[in-house]
Amino acid sequence: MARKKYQEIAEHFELLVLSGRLRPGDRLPAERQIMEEFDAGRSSVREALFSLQRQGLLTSRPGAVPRVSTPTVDGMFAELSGSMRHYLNRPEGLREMQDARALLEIGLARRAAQTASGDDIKKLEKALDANRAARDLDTFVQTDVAFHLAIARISRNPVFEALNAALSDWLKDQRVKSSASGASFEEVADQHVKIFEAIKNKDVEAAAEAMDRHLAIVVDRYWKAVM
Amino acid sequence: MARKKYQEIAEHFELLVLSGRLRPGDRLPAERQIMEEFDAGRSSVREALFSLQRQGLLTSRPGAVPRVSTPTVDGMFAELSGSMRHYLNRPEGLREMQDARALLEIGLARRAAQTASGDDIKKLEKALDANRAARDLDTFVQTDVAFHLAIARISRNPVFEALNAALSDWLKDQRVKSSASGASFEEVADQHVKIFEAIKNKDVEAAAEAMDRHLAIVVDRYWKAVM
DNA sequence: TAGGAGAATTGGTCTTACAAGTTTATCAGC
DNA sequence: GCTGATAAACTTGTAAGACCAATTCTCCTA
Repeated sequence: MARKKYQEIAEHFELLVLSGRLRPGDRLPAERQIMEEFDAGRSSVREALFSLQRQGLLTSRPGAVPRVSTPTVDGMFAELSGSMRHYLNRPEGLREMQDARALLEIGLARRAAQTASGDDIKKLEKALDANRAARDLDTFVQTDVAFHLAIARISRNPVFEALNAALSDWLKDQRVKSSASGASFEEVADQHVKIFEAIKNKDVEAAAEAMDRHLAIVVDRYWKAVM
Repeated sequence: MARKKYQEIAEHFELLVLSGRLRPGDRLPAERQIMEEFDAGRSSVREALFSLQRQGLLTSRPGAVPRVSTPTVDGMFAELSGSMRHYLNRPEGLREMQDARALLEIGLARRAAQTASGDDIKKLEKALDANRAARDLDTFVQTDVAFHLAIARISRNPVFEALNAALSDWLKDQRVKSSASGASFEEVADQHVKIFEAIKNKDVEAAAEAMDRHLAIVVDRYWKAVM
């Protein structure tokens, strides 16, 4: 049996979706019906549906027939969180991901400085103020994440938003540890001010520079904290 | 039954791995042994192993006992390729991903210009020459991918390598269509030369600029080709 | 030491069973 | 006739167990 049965079933419905004959929101046949249609056991049908679910092509809740849905970037990154937790468990993995985050955030800062509208600046300033007003660790970390997310949003690209959110989540531990370790909130918030000012002044190089320095300090502080 | 049986089994082995009592390469017990150990049926054991496999924690081949393995970035991005195909099926999705690729590649070009060693330059030049020597579409696309990958490798970060490779794969169609549509290989190869020269001269801004222009042209040509 | 036969093991599939949730149909009351 | 609650029917989630084929592992033999 070259082609597994569950693959055959999965491909069948995948094609129906790709070709548009099944549209988001449509209801799929019940498992028993699919069983008959393909002369398959329930395990095969369920494995096929499971595979489609992992691809974000359908959502299923207990008791109800599955419905077709469109994959989102958020959903895709959510798929990774399981593997990512183990990947970041190794020091090299964590270092590599911190490095990747830096490239992303510096690039986003650069873009923000290039393209930010007046409204964007206003929103960013609000996020900045919230961060500066933070007095406890929880609030500080949360507003810190929000500030960086606001910068990502300026790109108007959902991929960057989702990536930024996902990386914030994966590296949350780093944020907490490096914030908790000694440094005053003001110091970090001051770096945020520098980033904000550069974006506001549309000074692309200064924005990239400020973000670079900011992340380098945060990462450095994290490694000092855990050692 | 609050905690599902397969979750219990999965968590048990996940903890063994996280705590280091099971190390990469170690052999897991046979499925039947696990069944006895947890007083579970085979479906539960298989579902648990399946879940661990998705997290990249173990690899299993037919006939052999599963072995512990560490998740790799390549593996993680491979997980996404299914969802990604559907995501890119929508024009906005494709545009967003092209944009994301641009930010990555421009950032990598910048880094390459900052940090490239003599050896890196030599390897990059080799990739460039191979690309310039390409005479047919297949070879051209393949050497084009290799050139961009060589730039990514200069970062010395497996995450960027894997990301670059994954994006090349996901956007392969774009490369083929935009290469096939009218433009001479020389024109594109000339843009590669500009990028290479900038990296070689450690001119960071020129490298970013050249990569930006290069990608903009390629993307532009793709959209003209498909419309 | 090399090769091959047989045992061990997993992968894939099917069947059956029950629990838990959702949808649909029915019916009483207004 | 319409509305709302209740029950029946349906559907998925979880689980156990059985079978065969394909692959790997082990050990014995030459």
